[in-house]
Amino acid sequence: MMDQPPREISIPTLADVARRAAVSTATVSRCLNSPDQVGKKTRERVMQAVADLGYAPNFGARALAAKHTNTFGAIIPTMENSVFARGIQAFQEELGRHGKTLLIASSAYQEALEEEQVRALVARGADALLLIGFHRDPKLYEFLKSRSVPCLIAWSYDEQLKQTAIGFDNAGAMAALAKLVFQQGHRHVACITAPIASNDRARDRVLGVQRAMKAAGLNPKDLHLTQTPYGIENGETALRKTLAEAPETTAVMCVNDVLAIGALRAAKELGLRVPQDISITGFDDIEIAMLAEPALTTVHVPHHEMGRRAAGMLIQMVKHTEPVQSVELPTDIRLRQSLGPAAS
Amino acid sequence: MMDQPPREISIPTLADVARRAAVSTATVSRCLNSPDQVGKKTRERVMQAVADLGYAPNFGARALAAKHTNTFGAIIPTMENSVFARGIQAFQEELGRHGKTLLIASSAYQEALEEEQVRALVARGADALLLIGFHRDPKLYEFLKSRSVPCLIAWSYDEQLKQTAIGFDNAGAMAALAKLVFQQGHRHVACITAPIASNDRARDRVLGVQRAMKAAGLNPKDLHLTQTPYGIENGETALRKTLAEAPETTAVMCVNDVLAIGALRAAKELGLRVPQDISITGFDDIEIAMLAEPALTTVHVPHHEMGRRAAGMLIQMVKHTEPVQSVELPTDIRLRQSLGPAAS
DNA sequence: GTTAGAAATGTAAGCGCTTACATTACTCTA
DNA sequence: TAGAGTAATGTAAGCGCTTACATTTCTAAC
Repeated sequence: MMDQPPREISIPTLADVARRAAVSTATVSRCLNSPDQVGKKTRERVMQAVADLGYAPNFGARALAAKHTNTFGAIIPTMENSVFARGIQAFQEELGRHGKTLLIASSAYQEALEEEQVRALVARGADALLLIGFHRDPKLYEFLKSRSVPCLIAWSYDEQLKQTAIGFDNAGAMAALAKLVFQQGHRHVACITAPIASNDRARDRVLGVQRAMKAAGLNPKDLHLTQTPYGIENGETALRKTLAEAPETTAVMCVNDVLAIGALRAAKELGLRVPQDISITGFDDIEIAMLAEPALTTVHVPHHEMGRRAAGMLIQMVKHTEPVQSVELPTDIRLRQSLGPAAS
Repeated sequence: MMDQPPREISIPTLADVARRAAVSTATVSRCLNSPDQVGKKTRERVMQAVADLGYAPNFGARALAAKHTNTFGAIIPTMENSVFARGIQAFQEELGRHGKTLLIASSAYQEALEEEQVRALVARGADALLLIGFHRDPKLYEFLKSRSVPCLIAWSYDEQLKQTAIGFDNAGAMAALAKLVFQQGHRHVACITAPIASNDRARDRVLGVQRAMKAAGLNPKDLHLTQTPYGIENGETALRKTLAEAPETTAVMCVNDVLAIGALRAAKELGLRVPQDISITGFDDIEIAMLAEPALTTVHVPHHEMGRRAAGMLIQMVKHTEPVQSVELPTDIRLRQSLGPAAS
């Protein structure tokens, strides 16, 4: 904090520009922020001075004086999940189109870290926040409210909750997929999931499977569950564990494609044919899903559109005019080779 | 800019905390920034006030007064390329370990946008920048120098250039791979590449192939080149185009795995067996490379390590003590099924 | 040529924080 | 217990910008 060397060359400030253009700092500021309030000749002179000096406004000072930053923040669990990378990319593109800048942070799926980052982004002057999933300490929501920083939840949708959200029906989509699995005659289904304690998307998807079990006349409690962190290798390990604990399993439903790809690989290594010996499904429909051999049956989610529309909603929300409605995006099932009839 | 509604509840400031703890603002500031300079009892009282009020420092004001932000910036071409996502994730983790925050922007491979983002990040007070590849307007480097913002180039390495960098020998690695291709008897090689005009990594990789051609007694000018933007689908199209224009091709070397996966897919669609009818290689060794069928021969690059070490280097660089040396990371070739002997 | 009204510009008061410097309160030593 | 030295705290001057308000300059209708 204290070993900062002095800047060699002093950075031009608004005052420098004003001096060079022989106007007041107020006029320079207006030139930059609302050019039509300034006379044409003056404006040209000022702009020339800006160019000559290579002036760039100091963001901190600007934020301090103006009380808002045109900056939005987003906190995602991890960059390495292409699902978020894709959604955020679209989010950013759309924001850029409206002259907003995006600050991204990733929480590595750790609640405490996310909390810290929310505060950091707010301190940095984020005008609004994009968060993933509902699950978090209510105090955080209060904090945001007290700072009047609007916040949009993405990747989850639940009409019960009052937070504005854009997402899809995780439970419903998974239930629909599970229904197809049961229709293929599977009776011993296992689930490989991300840790459900702090991940409502994963939890809802598991719930979806259980709901479908009930509908199919099975006992939801019989669902074999393996929790594991995100990652292909973890998916591999999880499948091995699942089959060791529940060898009668004929179908494994994974809560995301990455885990499913890992499971697929483990199945191959164990000499099991997919789908003849075991069926495997995913969720998200990332690119690998179609490329895998056999191609993965999964739930397609419109990540890109979600990101794009999230930007629009959040921009509305900072305007504080009429309240913004949550939106539920449709998902659809992509039936591919990794799901087949149960071995008899 | 002007339609900001007033904050409903006023946000606590340093002065509020000071008042509540019955100390001066200086003491509160010290409590937050260098706690050991403050007496124990006072510190506890101040911290209590901070907690009571839910105080969070205003970043803009802090940056304005302190002249540095503990914030680093990174500009990557795209989030959707998992190579960058992985590297940046590691970069961020390491920065976090040192109490630094990361601001990420993506330029969508557009030079003008990148330039804008450099300025935006600097205006935001970034203490240092991570940039990908050397290629950019020299004025930008001057700008950074004039602001004394250190900048590290990643994913490229070239001892000729004076910018500090961490990367690998793109040309050398690709040449090594090409050598193996020629050893398999291939004489008609094509290259599918990202646009080389503004992407020095792609350019160097193509150069590497040509260097190997020379060494193998072939004319580098005979290399068939197809340029295409990033993306699996573009890889598909590019392979079709390549084979239409140069049907004698027996091996296609792609400058990254994503294009190679696309090429692989197109080959399948065209009824070509890989590698019996055509060999295909990639670069990066992303996860799909090993998962593809046939598995992709490619150059393995230590993206994660690069990100991690980049963080360390940049932290050194902002300290302005001794100059930081560029580092070249080793790459190695992963021979897998997509490369085979040339069809006779 | 006036003069009212609009348009352009200037003045100056903060925004919330850090930190050099000044002041006060302690802790020892002899 | 005085005096020196150190630790703890306070004072106040900015950091670079925006913007309400005051002032000046222009436009045009009479």
